[in-house]
Amino acid sequence: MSGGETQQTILDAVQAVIVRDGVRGASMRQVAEEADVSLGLISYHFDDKETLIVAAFERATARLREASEQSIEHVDDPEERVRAFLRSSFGEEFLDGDYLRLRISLWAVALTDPAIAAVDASFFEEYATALRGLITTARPDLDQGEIRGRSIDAIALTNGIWLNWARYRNADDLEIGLRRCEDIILGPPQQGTR
Amino acid sequence: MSGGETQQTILDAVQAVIVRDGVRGASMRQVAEEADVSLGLISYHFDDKETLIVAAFERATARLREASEQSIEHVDDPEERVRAFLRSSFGEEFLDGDYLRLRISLWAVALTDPAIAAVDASFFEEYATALRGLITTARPDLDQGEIRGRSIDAIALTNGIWLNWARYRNADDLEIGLRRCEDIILGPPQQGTR
DNA sequence: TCGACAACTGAACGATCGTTCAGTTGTCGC
DNA sequence: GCGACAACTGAACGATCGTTCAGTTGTCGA
Repeated sequence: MSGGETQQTILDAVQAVIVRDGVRGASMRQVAEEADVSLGLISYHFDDKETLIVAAFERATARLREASEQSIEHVDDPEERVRAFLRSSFGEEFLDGDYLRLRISLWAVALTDPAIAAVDASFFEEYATALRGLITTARPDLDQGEIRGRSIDAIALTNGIWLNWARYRNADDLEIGLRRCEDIILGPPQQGTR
Repeated sequence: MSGGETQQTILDAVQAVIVRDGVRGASMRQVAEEADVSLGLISYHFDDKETLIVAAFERATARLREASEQSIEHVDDPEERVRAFLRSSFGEEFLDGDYLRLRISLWAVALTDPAIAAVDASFFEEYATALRGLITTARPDLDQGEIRGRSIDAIALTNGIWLNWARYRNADDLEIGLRRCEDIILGPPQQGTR
């Protein structure tokens, strides 16, 4: 097998083990067994465990980034672009494949591991910037402060919906939440109930 | 020292270590050093590591539960009760004290540990039930389906705001998010932008 | 055919893990 | 003063961890 293929096989195994047993249970031996390779081969392809875990989270994040980019490629209507962008994170690939367990693990590890925090933060910044751009086009009447607030709230709600899905997998709650997300972004100014 | 006091000292140490190094770094020896007790004493008071971690998360969750209950004790106005309840999770105790790092670790561990998932789930159910009750009183015109949707969305947004706070600690974003939460719960029906 | 080299193996290493347990300390009632 | 008992200590255990490395396999170009 070529080196590149083997690396992907190993990263697949890392993801599978993290999803099943968490980062705590992701030992080099577990990964080797899951990937059906020898223990030494992992160290041959990756400098150490830290590098391996970071690479796995980076690849998982890249998949999400690509899905977001592709989702708006052939959509012209500005509001539809916002909706497509939001919903791209909730495609079958990311809901069925235990992908969110991986992301929640990432959030937790990022708290103590600077390298993984960087992976998380760079994606967050990129996602937020893209969302602000889409909102600006869809709702040119809003000022930048309002747009920033809406994008932050939408991302927060998105993460919360992810969390609830990982817990309970309730499709109705998911759809209601996504509608709410669209309303936050595209709806009228806040009511100011206070 | 009495047994009860020592147990609390040990649980304090567990929390401190998890906040600093994550659940991965929370070894019995680390906890013992942090609590300034011997290694054996931890096993004397707690059956095993699993029991210890669960007890720490249970106590942390209990603190949040108590704060939520107390927040509405002396508030009469129905809408103000909703606001107080929502904001009780964002008191100084929970924002300053690295408390949220603990909760995010809990979310991750709950994915693979049934006992901790039970701690998380029971609090979630309790919180959601209380919130639905408060919404019902504040907005008796809404039907149960709408109330359920609003409470789920509010909890999701709350968790997302927590996550963002743990990452960036931006007070403006926090306040904007909380206002949005209040709007979701107390505002007019959704616009239905689609 | 054969050297060169990337890909791969698995035993072995020291470190650290959770748990156990014989032994020590301190504090009571009697 | 003295047994009883809860509280506490730390050395020791086997298991598992990440990492290393001498050795094997397979595949090419010369």
